[in-house]
Amino acid sequence: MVKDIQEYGGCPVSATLKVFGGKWKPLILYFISVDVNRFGQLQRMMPGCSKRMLTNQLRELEGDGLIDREVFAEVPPKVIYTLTSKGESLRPIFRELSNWGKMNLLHQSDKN
Amino acid sequence: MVKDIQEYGGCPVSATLKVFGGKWKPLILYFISVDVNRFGQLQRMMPGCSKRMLTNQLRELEGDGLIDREVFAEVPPKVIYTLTSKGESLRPIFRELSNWGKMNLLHQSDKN
DNA sequence: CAGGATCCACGTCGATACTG
DNA sequence: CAGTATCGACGTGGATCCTG
Repeated sequence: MVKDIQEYGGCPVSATLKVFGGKWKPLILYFISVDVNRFGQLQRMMPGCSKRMLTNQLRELEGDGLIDREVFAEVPPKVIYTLTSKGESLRPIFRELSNWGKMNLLHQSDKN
Repeated sequence: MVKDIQEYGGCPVSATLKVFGGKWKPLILYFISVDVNRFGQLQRMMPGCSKRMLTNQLRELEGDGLIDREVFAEVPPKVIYTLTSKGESLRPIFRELSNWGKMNLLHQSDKN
């Protein structure tokens, strides 16, 4: 979790990437944004992500204020994850990253 | 280095982040973009990055087509790194990431 | 259901020494 | 100057078992 932007040599790009980068956070944010918002659901969508990993990543996203965690006092337990407005504000960035990836990584079976 | 976008569950966002994310790549790309383009210079700008790391990251960036590596047959050896057009095309993304970071990470000394 | 706790295998990375 | 090679410490993360 990001506490101080100075941690990254004062580079706001690195700091931002730290907040939602990594192997799972983009996917988690995407799924939550389309209302796949329960722990078990998320786990099923990302079989390669262990429970431990998923928990950690969710905690970090929560700590960085990108998602909310709402606990319902029921049996069995129920937890709902939703994007905060800060999380929502990443959407344009995601869109650009996605476009760039499709343009530059998908359509290049000729290279290499 | 990224060879297949499918490696990331088909998520173009993750794939793109893989290409220029991490602790050093954004900084390296930034410095190269402002003509800090020699190995030794880069090293001096990022004292926390070991030679081994710097070499690896430069090779990956080169392999992913974001930078060019030009070798001059001189003594002492001289190598110049420059952004490719593909590397240049990341600029708008960088700008947005930077803005987001400044807005959401820098101006929040109140939060924890 | 949604995790927490523990253990340990694995990969990553820094430090050091060496080279064209 | 711009790297490469090797070694070993360290952290990350999977597997497994346990809990409210």
